[in-house]
Amino acid sequence: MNPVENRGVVSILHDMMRTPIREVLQSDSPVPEILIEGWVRTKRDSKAFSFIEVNDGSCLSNLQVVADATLDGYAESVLPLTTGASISIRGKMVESQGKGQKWEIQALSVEMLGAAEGDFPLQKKGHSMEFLRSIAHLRPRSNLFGAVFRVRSRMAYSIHRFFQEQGFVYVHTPIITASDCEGAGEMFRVVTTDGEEIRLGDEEFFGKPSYLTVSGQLEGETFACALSNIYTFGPTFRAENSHTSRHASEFWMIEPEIAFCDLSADMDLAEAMMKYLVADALESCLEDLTFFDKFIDKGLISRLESVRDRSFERVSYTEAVKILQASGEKFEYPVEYGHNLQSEHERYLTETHFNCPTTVFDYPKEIKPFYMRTNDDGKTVAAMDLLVPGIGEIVGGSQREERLDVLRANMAAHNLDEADYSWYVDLRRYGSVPHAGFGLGFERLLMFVTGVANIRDVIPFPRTPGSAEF
RNA sequence: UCCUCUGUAGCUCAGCGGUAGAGCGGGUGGCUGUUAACCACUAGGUCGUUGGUUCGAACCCAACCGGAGGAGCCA
Repeated sequence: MNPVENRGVVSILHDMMRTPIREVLQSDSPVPEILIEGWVRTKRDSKAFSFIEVNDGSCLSNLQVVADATLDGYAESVLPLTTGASISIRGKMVESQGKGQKWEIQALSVEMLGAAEGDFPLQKKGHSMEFLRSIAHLRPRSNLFGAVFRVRSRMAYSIHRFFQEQGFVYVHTPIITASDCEGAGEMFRVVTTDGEEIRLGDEEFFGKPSYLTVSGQLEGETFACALSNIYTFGPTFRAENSHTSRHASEFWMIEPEIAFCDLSADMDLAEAMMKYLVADALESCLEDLTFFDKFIDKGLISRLESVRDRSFERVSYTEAVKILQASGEKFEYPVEYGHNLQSEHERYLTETHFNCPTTVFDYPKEIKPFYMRTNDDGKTVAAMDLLVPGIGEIVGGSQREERLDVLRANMAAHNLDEADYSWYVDLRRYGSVPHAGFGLGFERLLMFVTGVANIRDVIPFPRTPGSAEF
């Protein structure tokens, strides 16, 4: 037996110490003796025994422990247990006599590891999302947030698996950057301090102004022009003063970059990736998704199934404008060629007209950044946005301008100083190739997969304007 | 940055000019193979802050502070 292949972390832990509740509940036969450790979700006492609901975060379900009043230490270790306390239970797993669960633990010993004081804020009943955000250090102990962060972990793994299976190389693009403008929004400045004094100018740590990255794309392109297919997956930062449920100042982004690739293949990849991730969530996180479907977003699972099974729609920006203008719909903002699609327009396309994820491509040149490839019509660029119902834009990508002269002209048109991008221009001077890529907002993917409506509730410790708690 | 809504017990909320309420959670006791358990008792609040109107303000008005939703920008 190959120890690496056949012994995951879970079974190593199993041998050494506790059994995760996830494994316990999957058992198909009773177990004579087992060690369970976790946190008390609720306890119901009677004269002769107590029922303790234990959760260890390994899955959504709790494990019911029956502790007889005759147990050694019952008065010290069982009676004082309140919601939130941590405990260690040795016992035997037997078929439950009650309804509601297949297995339960008949405790042989119970040890309270840490009591929870009486003001433990999490209860069994409904809390508002706003309150839970204010206790971000404790909210992972709730059903909802436990589920969200298990799905987050799985989706991160699944993203790596997708790209690795496709032969992509994972590249760590820098988090601190000195490119003074990447065209993707307001940036956070990186400075050093001496007490209160901020060091600028000659004292600047890097010798010039530096910032937190807003995108790893440009650096990613340099690696694609060497390793062919690469992806990045890391944190990005935007200092935009946005107050919406879809924006955070710190968020994670996945940015593949593919050499020898055009926009059409780029769109194929984005759609295949979405389907792969949704299919994996449905397969690997079904218990958690079922919980979201029931309590957060009714219809979530059938919507995800249709994303997995049905093909996406694809329309050019020009066609999309025609569809919107012909819709007879009363929009707050008029639909006009040459303007960005508004949220309401995107919603109409994905939620009413097509009722499925939709990729819009070939946008007018004027509303897109300098690095996007100019199409033969001279008016549009090879850009694409993948829009999904309920969220809007989840993926934004393009074929990059690989022609040196056209790129230079575009940079001039955007008032960019070529000297700041000499390394980027070099890619077009030495063995330039057609290439394309896109960015996927990881939190937006999670909102889509979980049905959670606010980006602050799919990232462990959200950073938004005016708020960087914890 | 703009527009809208909101702030009462630890939590979720009711009260909307006349002596601060409920449910949950906490504590105490009881009862039951219980499972958002149940029953009884109990503790817990300068009604976001400041100012104003009024005989009287949680309630009406203003400003400020916090929270949320939407727009723009984007991922």
